[in-house]
Amino acid sequence: MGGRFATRGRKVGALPSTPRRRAVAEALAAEEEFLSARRLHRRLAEAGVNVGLSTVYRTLHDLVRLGSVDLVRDDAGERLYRHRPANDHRHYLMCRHCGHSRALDAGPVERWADGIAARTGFTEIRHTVEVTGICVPCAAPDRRRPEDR
Amino acid sequence: MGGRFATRGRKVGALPSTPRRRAVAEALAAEEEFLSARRLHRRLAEAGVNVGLSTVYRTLHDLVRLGSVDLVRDDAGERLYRHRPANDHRHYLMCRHCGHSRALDAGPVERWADGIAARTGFTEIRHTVEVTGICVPCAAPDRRRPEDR
DNA sequence: CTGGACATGAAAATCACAGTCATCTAATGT
DNA sequence: ACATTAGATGACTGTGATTTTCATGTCCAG
Repeated sequence: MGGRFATRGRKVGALPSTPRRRAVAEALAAEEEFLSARRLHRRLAEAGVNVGLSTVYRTLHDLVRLGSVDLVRDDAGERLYRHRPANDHRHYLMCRHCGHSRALDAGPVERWADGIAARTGFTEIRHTVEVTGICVPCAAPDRRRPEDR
Repeated sequence: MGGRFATRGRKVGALPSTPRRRAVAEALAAEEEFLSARRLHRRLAEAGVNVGLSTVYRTLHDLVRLGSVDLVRDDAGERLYRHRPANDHRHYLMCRHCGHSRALDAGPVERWADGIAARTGFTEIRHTVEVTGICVPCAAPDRRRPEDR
């Protein structure tokens, strides 16, 4: 399956536009929260899209490299992916219980990070900031959101 | 091997002082850089200390929980450990090439993170900040430090 | 139609790390 | 001293996510 898609409008910095890759990218874009590759794969299967796990991983990997998807790790080190909205937020506050996330204004952090190169001589500075907590609904003893893992 | 060490001066927040655990802790403390559990295990073996990988993992796990060791993840998600010096710095700038690291003054980040709970309603806020780059020696085309992985 | 260039997915391989459990050790009671 | 015993140890096995392999399918150009 699949074919010589590379010649079909592949631009530098773009994903080879095959039906499955598009399906993966769209399924992720349709989600609000961070998803594991496995979970995304399940969603696709449930939606009737038959895609191999390998392809999901490959596509996510590419999407991250292209910068259109954000990658964080949960406590266990598992990778969670989320489509990056247009307004290029890069830092989120994520609930450790239900996975719900919201963007953070990371202005102070960005400014701090930007100054590091100048202060240390290091080059090609990259930074990741991960903030987690327990969201309000999950903190309530009742009405816990399902984890549907 | 090992014995009833628990009664031998175990205080709350201290590691059971067995020879092997001490060996692990000391081997890590002797290192400047972040090390993977595997690598630390190899160092110990090379030094003639025969410790099982399980014990290395267990000890590192405990040390992290006790707060005397810092834990970060490399690009591949592998856990890297480093003895935390007395002056309780929690954020480092690590070289992606050689692993060399230096502490950062993360004051601005800490203050920013501290305010998040109040601003969002989330509880039990935790944050990790990882900053990487290429250090000055590694940026020079010659004289690259060995990676010895 | 044919060949080349990928894409694909099932299965197998990796890999770090977490459990298991029989065994061993040293502190303690006698 | 010696038996007792809580707890440490490590070879081995389990686990679960991610990656690689490889045989096969598909599309496009010539």
